[in-house]
Amino acid sequence: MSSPQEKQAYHHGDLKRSLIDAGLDLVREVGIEAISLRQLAERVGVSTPALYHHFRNKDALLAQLGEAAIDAFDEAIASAMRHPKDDDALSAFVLAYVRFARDEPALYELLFGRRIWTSQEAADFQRKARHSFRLQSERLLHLQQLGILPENANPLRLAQVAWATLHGLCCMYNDGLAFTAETIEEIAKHAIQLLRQAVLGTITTRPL
Amino acid sequence: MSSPQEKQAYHHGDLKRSLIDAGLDLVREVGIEAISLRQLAERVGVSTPALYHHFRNKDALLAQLGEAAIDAFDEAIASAMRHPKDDDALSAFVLAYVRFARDEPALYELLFGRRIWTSQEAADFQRKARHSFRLQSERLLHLQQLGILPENANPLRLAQVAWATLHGLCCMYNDGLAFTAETIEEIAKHAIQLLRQAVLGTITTRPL
DNA sequence: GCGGTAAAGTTAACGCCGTTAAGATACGAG
DNA sequence: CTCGTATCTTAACGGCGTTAACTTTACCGC
Repeated sequence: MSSPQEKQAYHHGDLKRSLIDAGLDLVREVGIEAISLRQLAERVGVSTPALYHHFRNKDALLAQLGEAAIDAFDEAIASAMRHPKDDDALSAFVLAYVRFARDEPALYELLFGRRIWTSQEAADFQRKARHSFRLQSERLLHLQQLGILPENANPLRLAQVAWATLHGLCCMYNDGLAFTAETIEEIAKHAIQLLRQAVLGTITTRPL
Repeated sequence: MSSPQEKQAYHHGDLKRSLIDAGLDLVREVGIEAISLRQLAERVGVSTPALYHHFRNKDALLAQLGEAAIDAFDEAIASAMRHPKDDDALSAFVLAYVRFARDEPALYELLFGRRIWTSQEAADFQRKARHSFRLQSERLLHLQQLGILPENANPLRLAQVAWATLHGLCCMYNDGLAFTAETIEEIAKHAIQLLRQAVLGTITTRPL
């Protein structure tokens, strides 16, 4: 009576998976601020309280969406660094980062916004995110072979400043505070150049 | 019968002023996400719809709070640069910026967050904010006497990158993404140093 | 002084929201 | 076949922003 393609009354097969998929779509459409469990339930074709059999509350659902967003982010970065256009790994990373933020503003805000980082339901997300960030930075440091860094250039501090610059750029653009879709890439490149000059400037004997 | 100190039934004297004052307090307490017109009305001792005689809607109220927040921000920066501790104007500015963001996270988020910069009710706020930012940056450029900048260092781009770095740092800290209250100042100083080295690194003939 | 008018306040209500309680239904192990 | 459990339902609560309709107050020209 209940073939998998039927209207599957009552039981939904894999509601949790459907909710996460539809939730990602919905977040992309209306943003993380405006998403509502009622809209999501209606879109999936289920009553609102049904969600509570799969997520403790709204924050727990957002945390799961966040984990999916990490995967999308990692894939965007990895894909860009797999075929770097100008064999410059750092530039490839920065451009991929900025483009992800610009092209997926809702996912970016979900990933890096206050809600998920102050949520008590997002412990798993936070672990996964920190793990991803660590891998990214280690790969960057390795690719850059920053062993040639001058002794007074703390590589941790360098990475923190660089990341803050990228994040600030993306936030300011996504939040409508400054910049345009075109200039943001240019500014990001400028920031890279500045950091490079800063690092080089501390080297006493300068390689040509 | 209605001395100004009486219970002044019905008419409130200067409700708009009271709402803005109480609104700033409330934003500081619960954050810009959680503030509600009903709480605010109750705190001031008035019915909720009364607010609509003074503000078109919630966004318009937030915009007015934002204008007050600009004043607080400007004053914090100006005060720090009036008596710079180590006669280093740039460091004084950066420290004042970071400390304002850290000590008044709600006002900072109101000032620089997406809500007010994508609001249609905040045209006046946005004008005022842009004016303030322009003054700040002009004063900084003047104090720094960046006329000695090398020709390839675009001062606009330099300011944009520096601001993005500051904003990224503050966002990441305030949103719980990274850093601690103590390290954020240290990282900010590190960022200044990096920018200085970058600028100096582009000068062919280096002053001792 | 006085009456009309507009501003400033009220209560009641609508349609959202997240969340919970209580009941109905379907599946799976014995 | 039956019973338990996981899943989904409807109904409801309190809170939100906002609007409508009404009442009270203040002010201003006569």
